[in-house]
Amino acid sequence: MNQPTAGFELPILLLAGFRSLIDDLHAELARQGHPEARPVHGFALQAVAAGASTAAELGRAMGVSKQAAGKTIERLESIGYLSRTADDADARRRTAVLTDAGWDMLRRSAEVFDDLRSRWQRQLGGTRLPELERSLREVVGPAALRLDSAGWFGTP
Amino acid sequence: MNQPTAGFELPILLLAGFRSLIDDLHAELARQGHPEARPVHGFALQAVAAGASTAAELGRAMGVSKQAAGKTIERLESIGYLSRTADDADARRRTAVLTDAGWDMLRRSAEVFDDLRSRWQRQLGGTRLPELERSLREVVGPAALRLDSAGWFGTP
DNA sequence: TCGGTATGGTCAACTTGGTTGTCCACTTCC
DNA sequence: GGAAGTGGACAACCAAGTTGACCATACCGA
Repeated sequence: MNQPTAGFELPILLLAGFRSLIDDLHAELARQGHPEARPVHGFALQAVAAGASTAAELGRAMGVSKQAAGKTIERLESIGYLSRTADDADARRRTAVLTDAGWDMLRRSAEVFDDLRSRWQRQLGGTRLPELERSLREVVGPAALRLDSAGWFGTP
Repeated sequence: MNQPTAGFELPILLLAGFRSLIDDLHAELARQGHPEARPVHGFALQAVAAGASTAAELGRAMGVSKQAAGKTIERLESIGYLSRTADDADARRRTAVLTDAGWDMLRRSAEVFDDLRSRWQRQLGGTRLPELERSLREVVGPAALRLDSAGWFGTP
């Protein structure tokens, strides 16, 4: 019981926590009319909403190639979360904007995440959750809020 | 500053923490002679070492289909981390065992994770890291130590 | 003991998300 | 006005996942 915690537990706990949130989110989103939503879509949509409205910009924001970002945008367009229009000022650009369904998905995601956080808060009690968040913020640094961690599990 | 922490920060922080550990691990593994290692390989290898020595067993352990597990085993075999032999008692089975390189990779991974945990410990000070671990253990439940969270980012 | 069922492994076809490399159209800047 | 940079797209490929089908073997019960 008092043996030192093994280092390999830490990544497993972090992943398990992340995954539990994401799984619960998508189960709830499916229930609320977004069965097509995938984790990577939420991240990308968030980035587009935050201003990364072209494939090249989205690629930079998510740390992937512009081609990969272009594919993701295509996919989000085909699901109906994004639509693209020509740019008057720059004929090369095709500007992506969120559709109503896109905004709805993002708004519901935020609500569900708030609910899930409340559940953790209730479960842990006191100030343990804010302390957990503060510790994580401290070790991951200010780069944490970047969204460039979406789909990188297999490749370099 | 005192506004309530938004729920969507929590998954981002957890993912950022996980990713920072995994990125650092693989940078160090590459330096120590394992440039081919991928995150998913470590998980699979760990599962094989823990007794999931056939494709079907590995599939169950990692929560993927036996076909996917079979492909992973093939991949690990081609890199040189696993080798497969016939099973005397059951002619259907092809039992996978870790090669020396496989054990080396696993051992080094454990060491690097220990180092990384020490770095976090130093950075946070006091009992904040054990508290973080305890909180996570509490919210994710006993299922946490299962390895079935490897490569599920895009698909249902 | 034998026949039905369960299990392990593999093949094939497909999907998703990623990669490079190439190319063209358009902007920007000197 | 031309060189350099940027946005987008196409092609070919890779890794890991999925289902479905199939075969060989093992297990078990009437």
